[in-house]
Amino acid sequence: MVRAPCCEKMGLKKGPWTPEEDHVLVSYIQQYGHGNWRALPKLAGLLRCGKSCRLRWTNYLRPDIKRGNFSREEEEAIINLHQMLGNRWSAIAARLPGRTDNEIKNVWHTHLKKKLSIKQNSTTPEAQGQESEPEPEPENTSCFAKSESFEYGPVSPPQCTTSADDTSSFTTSENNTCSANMGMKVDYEMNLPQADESFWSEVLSADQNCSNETVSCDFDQAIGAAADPQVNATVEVPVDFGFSGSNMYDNCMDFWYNVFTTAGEISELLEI
DNA sequence: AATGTACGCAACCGCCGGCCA
DNA sequence: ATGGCCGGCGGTTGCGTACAT
Repeated sequence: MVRAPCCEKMGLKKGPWTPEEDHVLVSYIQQYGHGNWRALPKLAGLLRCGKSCRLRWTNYLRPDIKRGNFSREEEEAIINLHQMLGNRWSAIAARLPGRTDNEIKNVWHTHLKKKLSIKQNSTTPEAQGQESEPEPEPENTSCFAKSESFEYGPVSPPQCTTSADDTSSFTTSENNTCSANMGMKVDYEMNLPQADESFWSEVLSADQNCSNETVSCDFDQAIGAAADPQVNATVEVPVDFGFSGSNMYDNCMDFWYNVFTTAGEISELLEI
């Protein structure tokens, strides 16, 4: 079965899309939807092949696409998911709301692959005696150290929810005070040992900036839910935990990944 | 300032599998 | 059962821009 290339037809435009073309495509899809991609360009009056239209829509024009740089948490998610899923970009994208497989693929090839190899080299016994790590070590590596890059912004809406296949959520209370959460990142990168119930209190007791009474985590519930994707997991992030402001979402994501990845449960969460 | 090089990203290409006549 | 259409996917390309020399 031989198929003609989709854009072989003369007269069909290739290359970058113009704002006018974008407008035509968006207007048409908003009005009529995209029932048949092959028929769409003709009906919409575009000199493009259906495939090109579909790509432009799914990778760029779709309204639910999240633009802008990938957050640290998203990058970590990609790295974790790639370890488990390999180059199944669409499967990875399905777990990162608002991100396209193409975008994730690009980020992987341009940033993360490099980043990961540097990291791995730096952790090998041969490399440990060398100064191969380009990224400077954070000055304060305490578990909840404050970072200058974090702003003490206004309090975000009290509900901060994130999900992976809708299996987990985080709730923060109102009137949080914000302290940066760089420590959790540092912890994660330092390959924490398997976490148990005493993990977070141990973390906290090592940090003078926090007191044990300000942080708690329903760890049993988190692990249990991670093992069973059908069960909603709620991890309580207490008032004084230090999440608020413009970074609340990121901080909650940080929290989420530390809970699950350090527990070694993410693969179960993803049903792999 | 000019040139060369590296990088990032949007878009293309070809293959594959599902669906349907 | 077969062949064609279609959408989805992953790999790759090529252009524009930033950075280095």
